[in-house]
Amino acid sequence: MLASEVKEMNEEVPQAAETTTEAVEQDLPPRRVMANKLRADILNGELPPGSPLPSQRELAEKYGVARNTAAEAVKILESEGLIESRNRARPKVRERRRLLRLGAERYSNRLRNETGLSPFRAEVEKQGKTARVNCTSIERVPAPEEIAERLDLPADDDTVVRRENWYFADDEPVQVGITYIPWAIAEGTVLADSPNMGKGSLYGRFEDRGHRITWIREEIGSRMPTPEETKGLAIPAGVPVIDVIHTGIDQDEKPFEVTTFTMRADLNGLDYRIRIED
Amino acid sequence: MLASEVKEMNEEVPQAAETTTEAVEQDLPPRRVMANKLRADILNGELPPGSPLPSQRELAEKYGVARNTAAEAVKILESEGLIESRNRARPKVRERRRLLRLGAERYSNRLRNETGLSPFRAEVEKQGKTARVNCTSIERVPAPEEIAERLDLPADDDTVVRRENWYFADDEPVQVGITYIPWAIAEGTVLADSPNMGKGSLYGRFEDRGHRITWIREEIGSRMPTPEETKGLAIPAGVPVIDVIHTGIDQDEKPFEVTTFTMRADLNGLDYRIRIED
DNA sequence: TAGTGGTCTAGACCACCAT
DNA sequence: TGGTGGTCTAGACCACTAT
Repeated sequence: MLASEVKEMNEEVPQAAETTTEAVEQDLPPRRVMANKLRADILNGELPPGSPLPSQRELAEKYGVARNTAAEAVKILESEGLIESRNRARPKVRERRRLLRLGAERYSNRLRNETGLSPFRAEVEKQGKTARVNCTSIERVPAPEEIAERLDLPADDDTVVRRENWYFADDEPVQVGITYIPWAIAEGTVLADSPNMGKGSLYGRFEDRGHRITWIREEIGSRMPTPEETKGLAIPAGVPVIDVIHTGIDQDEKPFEVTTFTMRADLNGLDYRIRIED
Repeated sequence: MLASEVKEMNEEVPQAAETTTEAVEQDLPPRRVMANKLRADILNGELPPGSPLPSQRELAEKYGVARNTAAEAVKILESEGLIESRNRARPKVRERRRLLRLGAERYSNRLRNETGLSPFRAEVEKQGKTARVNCTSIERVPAPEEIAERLDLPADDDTVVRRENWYFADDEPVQVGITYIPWAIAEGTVLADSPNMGKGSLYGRFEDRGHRITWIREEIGSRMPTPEETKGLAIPAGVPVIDVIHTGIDQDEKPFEVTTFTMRADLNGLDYRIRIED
């Protein structure tokens, strides 16, 4: 049997999504046809979340292709984030996970002082999960360029404290945050050397130094994870990360802290309520 | 030559990224080793953006593997978003694209009235690009559940106007927005049937009906695109989409409009400046 | 221990891109 | 038109999962 070569996805552009399920299998190569069929089965509930896919050998026979080809079909669905293959076990339809919805209120001064909880902890516990934060390193380093810019550091003194934090929900790693603090602010405080921030957490200490969080800027992007992130956050195939560059700005419009977050997109989301200024 | 089987990425969990470039090629399967080497070459500038990769046949020979295996190595990089293969041409190292940074100011009432520009148009032109928005459909439909919730619609009247808009920058499709407007608000206005919104754009018309945008809620997530989105937005492999559910809320705390955006993550980002309430 | 997914090989045909 | 990427086949070995 010969390989029937095809045009693939080279059509024009716009127009809405079609979810017709059938009639999609025109001239597509076998693995696409197979992927389409499986995808349809998943979306219409034939293969509910958690259920295992047919084995590659079964699929291969059913469609009259080599097992190799069946494996490729499965890989397509994996790259779309629809299924999950742990190690060498039978791939399963991915369960819909509940998201952590991180909002700006988590920086609220009042909330912080009332609950004493860190922003992350407050959010996770609201979801009935157990939060854990691991501070894995505290270093004094020159600020990376994109950090120095946002902190508005003088060119002749770009020393910052770099604090790396790993965030867990129910012992599953969900995000990493790297906080950069100008040396001038951190010097001589727990910010510079202790993982333990004390009452009111990080922002409590900034307040001690005269910086009350008044504005935040959050720059958000998304991309596929690097191999290191894949490993570190145990990110399944087909799941992107959300990048946030967070800048804390005080009552005098001065930035005093930048934190970059990298979060698994299947476990995290953002939720802002913003007042529109006239 | 035999396939040397390996543990792959099954190590433990946390710890920071290592970017050592070398010594990564312990016991990894060939395609991983090849992918690692190519990735390193890309990241260290040996293979600058825009430059073509070696051919699969060259790679296969160089590493003493079947061409098939070389192809798989290349696919790994593609799925990481590092390279781009247009059709059957030689894959190239992906160029860093400049992002559109969409912020909340784009809803500013003052800005809108001064420039007369729609939020998207204002942002794109700020970047020196040409904006185009295509309204591809206007329909009267029952609201999907997640929309009805956010619009706080009564159960017995969930009719909304659904407006689908495609957004282009320099003739490249960059996002799709689907706006839902309660029928009670849209009825008898251009909102219900005309692609042309007139002066002050969409939000101008809402103001005519007594709804002044005062708050917005933006719920943000990210995921891999569906095949339809891949086609419609011409999304390259290895590029996720950013999902935004935007809710417009008026001076009386009433939601009057929900728009879902789906944007290419390599061309779009979000940038919020938010006042922290006490 | 049987069966599964992960991976590799060697050879092949095709449509397309660049020359 | 030659070389490239895209795709498929048929057979193979392995480590691991599930039973």
